Amino acid sequence: MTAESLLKKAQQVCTKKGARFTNVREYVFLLLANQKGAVGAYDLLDELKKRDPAAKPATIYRALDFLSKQGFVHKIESINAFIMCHHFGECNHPVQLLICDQCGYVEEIQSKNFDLALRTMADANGFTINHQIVEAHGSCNKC
Amino acid sequence: MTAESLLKKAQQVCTKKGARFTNVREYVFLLLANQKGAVGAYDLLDELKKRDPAAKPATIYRALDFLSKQGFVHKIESINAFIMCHHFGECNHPVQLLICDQCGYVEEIQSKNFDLALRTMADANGFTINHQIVEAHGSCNKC
DNA sequence: AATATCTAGCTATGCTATAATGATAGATTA
DNA sequence: TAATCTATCATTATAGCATAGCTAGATATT
Repeated sequence: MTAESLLKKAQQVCTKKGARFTNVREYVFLLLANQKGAVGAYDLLDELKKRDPAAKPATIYRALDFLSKQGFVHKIESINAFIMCHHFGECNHPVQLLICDQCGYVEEIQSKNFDLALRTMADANGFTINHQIVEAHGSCNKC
Repeated sequence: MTAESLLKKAQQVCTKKGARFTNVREYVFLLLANQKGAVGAYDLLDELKKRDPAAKPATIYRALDFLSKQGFVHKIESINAFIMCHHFGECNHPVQLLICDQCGYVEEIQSKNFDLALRTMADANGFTINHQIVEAHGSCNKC
């Protein structure tokens, strides 16, 4: 999926929901879409500054907030980085991430069963889950 | 399990492994053992400073590194906090955490099945897992 | 005792993220 | 059109989290 086609899809989603896909948001979206792996907020900021030298941390974080809320982007808690979701709109299950610590490649999985297993386990312990983080670190095929 | 008995157990583990359970490490261990929920590194630092006013961030982080390596403590990636493990030594499976966002209570689960499910899924994607983070946020029984 | 290794002290710095306030632009309504 | 409302964005400052690099001292090993 190219960055351009992802962008189009995102634009459609926003139009449908009445969400405002502003310049900054689009630009940060494209920065993320053109990255292979995960990126830190301040790396994104550096990129953004090339176009808009006045950009500040808040600029990026606001954009990332928006993109996360739309489901376009996932935050990876264990490495404080962000990554484009290539399946937004198709499926809303919580996500499991496989992170290669050698090359930085991140594989995104959406397993309904896995989600269910976690919920069941939580339920057995009297917990109700709002949000879940599943991040597995290791080595990918190539590494 | 009281803080004292946890400490004794930890001392035994260290003796067995030939790991040096120094003053600072013991003290930070006790600080964590006396906490109900998770604590931030800088909160621990404030506590440590009461005994040792010269303590610095590195002091805490080095102690936490040690305690983590021994399996005495878990880091909660999604909230940048640390929590005592009450089962160290008994069982070495990766851990799943249920975190109540209302009261801060954290339930630690060690499900072999869950671990296996994740590994199987990773394997199917050509990944080998070294370390896994499973953190579910929500509400506990009481909240 | 000599050596190697681990631990700790110390300073500095870097990275991540949010708070608070005010300005601006676009949509809505009278 | 004008008034108003709301979301977005700019700007500054600060909070919070974590590590690097160097030195000195303590402990274990030979």
